Amino acid sequence: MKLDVTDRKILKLLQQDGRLSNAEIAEQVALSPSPCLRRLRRLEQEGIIEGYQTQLNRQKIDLGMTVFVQIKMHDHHAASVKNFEQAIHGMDAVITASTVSGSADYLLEVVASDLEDYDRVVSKLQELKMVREIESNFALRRVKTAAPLPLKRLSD
Amino acid sequence: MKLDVTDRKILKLLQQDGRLSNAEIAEQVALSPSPCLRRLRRLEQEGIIEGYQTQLNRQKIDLGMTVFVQIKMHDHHAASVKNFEQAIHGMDAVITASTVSGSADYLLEVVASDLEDYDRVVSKLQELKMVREIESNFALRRVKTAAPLPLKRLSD
DNA sequence: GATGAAAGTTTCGTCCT
DNA sequence: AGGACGAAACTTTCATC
Repeated sequence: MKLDVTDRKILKLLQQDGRLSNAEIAEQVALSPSPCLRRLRRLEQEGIIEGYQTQLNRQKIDLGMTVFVQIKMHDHHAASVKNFEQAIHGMDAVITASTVSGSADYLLEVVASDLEDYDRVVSKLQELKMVREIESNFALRRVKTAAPLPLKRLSD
Repeated sequence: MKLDVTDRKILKLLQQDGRLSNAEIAEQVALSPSPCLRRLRRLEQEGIIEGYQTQLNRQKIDLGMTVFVQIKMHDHHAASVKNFEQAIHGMDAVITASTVSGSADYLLEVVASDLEDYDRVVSKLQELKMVREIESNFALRRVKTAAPLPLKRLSD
């Protein structure tokens, strides 16, 4: 599915402010509200827009600690993978998780209030039998946070 | 600043859908629109809500490749740190960056269309004189993506 | 794609409890 | 604090060009 310059402008604006009204978007992309809304709905229906989210300040909701956790598994049998990923989905302190290339199998991003809180998360991970090794890398300072995805400027 | 149960309900709802209208939020937290809007504005003004964002499908905007990049620096002099972080801010393929504990100094999340595109990013990083070592870990599959932050259920 | 009209919502200030 | 009212703005659909 193709995105023209106007679509990309709309997406760029919405990444910066997900609550922009259609009227405001229309004005900024130099369209009248009707066609602008048609584009917006199309972007939503095609799944290009997956959803709208609210960014919270982690410090202020007492989740000031972010830890990147590398997990190595004992094996990669289907059952182990399934059980591990199920466990991950059930742990709400784990906010992102990916399988990765390299020496680790999974990279998780975990939030916690403090070390004690974090320790509880690690303990849960250690209890999982398919987990062989856990390495915790604490985020000391966030240099860049949730920057917008760069939309290519080319090709109409 | 204290968050009561209603505040947390509002934040939970808004994390799930950042475009909820005040009227909809009010209904779901069993408040009338007026006090609900007052709470929302307070959450925004106190900085607990940092902003509203739109989630895009990376595949569909041709950014299907995500790479976690660990960077080791030659030194940690103020000038090196400043220049490096400035460079990071200027690279829009780098969507998140943190300093981390452990053997690496920085952990970056980089998006790209494909390997060729990613290679351009790495080349730019390699050109930075304060960078000593770069390790790329490719995200093979995302198991959990941008899950909402877990708000404690306790303490009114 | 633009425009305009009309009905329904939403926001937000004000006033009341 | 929460709730109610009202004015202005916004959304959305529809018909039309």
